[in-house]
Amino acid sequence: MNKFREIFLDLEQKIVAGDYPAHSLLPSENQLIKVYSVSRETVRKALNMLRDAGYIQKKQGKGSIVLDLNRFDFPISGLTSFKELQETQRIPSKTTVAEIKKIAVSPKLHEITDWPVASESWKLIRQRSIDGEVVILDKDYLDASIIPELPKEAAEQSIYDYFENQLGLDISYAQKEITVEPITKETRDLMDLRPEDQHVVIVRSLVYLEDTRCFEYTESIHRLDKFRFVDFARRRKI
Amino acid sequence: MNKFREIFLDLEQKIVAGDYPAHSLLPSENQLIKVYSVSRETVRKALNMLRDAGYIQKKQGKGSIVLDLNRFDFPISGLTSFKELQETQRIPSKTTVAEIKKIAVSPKLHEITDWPVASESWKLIRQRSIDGEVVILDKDYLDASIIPELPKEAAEQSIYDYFENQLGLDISYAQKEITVEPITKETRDLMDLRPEDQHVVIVRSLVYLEDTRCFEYTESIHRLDKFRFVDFARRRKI
DNA sequence: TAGTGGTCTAGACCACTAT
DNA sequence: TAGTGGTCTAGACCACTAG
Repeated sequence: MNKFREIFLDLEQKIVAGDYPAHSLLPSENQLIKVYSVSRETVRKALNMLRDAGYIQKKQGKGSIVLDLNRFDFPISGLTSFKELQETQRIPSKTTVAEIKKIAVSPKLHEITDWPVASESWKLIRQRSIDGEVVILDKDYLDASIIPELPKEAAEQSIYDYFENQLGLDISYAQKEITVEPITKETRDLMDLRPEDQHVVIVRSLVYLEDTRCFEYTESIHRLDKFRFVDFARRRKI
Repeated sequence: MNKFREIFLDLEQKIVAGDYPAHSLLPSENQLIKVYSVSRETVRKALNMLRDAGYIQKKQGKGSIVLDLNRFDFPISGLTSFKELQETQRIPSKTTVAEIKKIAVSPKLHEITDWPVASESWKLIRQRSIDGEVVILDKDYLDASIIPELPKEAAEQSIYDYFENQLGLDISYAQKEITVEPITKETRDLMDLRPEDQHVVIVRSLVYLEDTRCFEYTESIHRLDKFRFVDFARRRKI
């Protein structure tokens, strides 16, 4: 285990537990050097991770200020799957696999993913229910040359957990797009939409591995009233 | 100017210009050390900035792979204002100031921003037109103890440019929330909505300075068909 | 095996904040 | 002035990739 990751986890846990409350200061870098018996760069790497995750704000001459996590709830930033989201949010929910099969890559899917036309891919459609209503519909397309097998049980749990912990894939980054679009007939059939609903939110994602191969294309379709996206963003100044 | 920032800018410009096309490799860290006459840590800092901005993917034993910027267009990640967005996207647009005045902080606004009740704040409402239609409505609330003056001209251009370059404020980070909500009467009056429109996208943001003071609360209201949010996200693995 | 990026160290100098 | 974080260096060892 990396030292800087251990320090990050330890400080994160202490912040979440309230040992370092909002607006207080973390121990200084020089103190942390002694506490963890590491060099300053290692401490700084851990602190920069905390900063990037939105836990602290560093200030020259002052120290590392703990930010307030409870405005807007805490941001679920970055790349997180539905299953992980549910767990951190503690919303009771249910996943039903509506379709799971291998298909040949169509020209349209090739356009999006750059996978060879007619090569094999998985098509997976899952219904996500909250309070007994299907309010999210996830359509996943997976490169079958990277994911040869896709057990139904994995799809009912978290496919990301299966990819990372069973297949040992290194998921690295994603490009996402959020739009609002009219409801198609197929969508209406698979979701519990109300008669007055005319639109749904669609989150399209291309997900890549560490080696830059694109292995997944997802369309996540949300009922308007159940959609909420929160983010923590640092200003990109150049 | 920092060395690592200069290196970042130089490499970014070369990537955007196509000197290092997608899927190619950047020069190795050891080569960059010689090119820029700096230490390895300085080169690595610049490369990590490029990685975080979504330009490259680093791979141990291989090198820094340039990513493909033109899938989904290039992500406008992070914290960027409407004006900056327009400029990078080259969409012709117009901003009209509908309201600009000082108000006392209400209990409701205090709830959100934590500014003292009855202290002074600016209320700014701006209409954003594309092709002659008001498709975005921006409501800004600004802490008047941080922004004492707010010229109409600044509001018509970019308030962020005014804050950073005229007032010398250091904008640091923001918490954002995206939801879809029913249209209020006031919104319908100020925007060019179609009779069939029942909902709008609302992007709520709390924006903070380097010293962790919250100086702005914004509600940005978008017509459904004109809303699009793109993001580049790295998987947060702990 | 040579070259790549990943981690870590020890030390230096600087800019900023408090008092 | 003492202490803080910001930048930068020079060097070490490791894990991974490729020929």
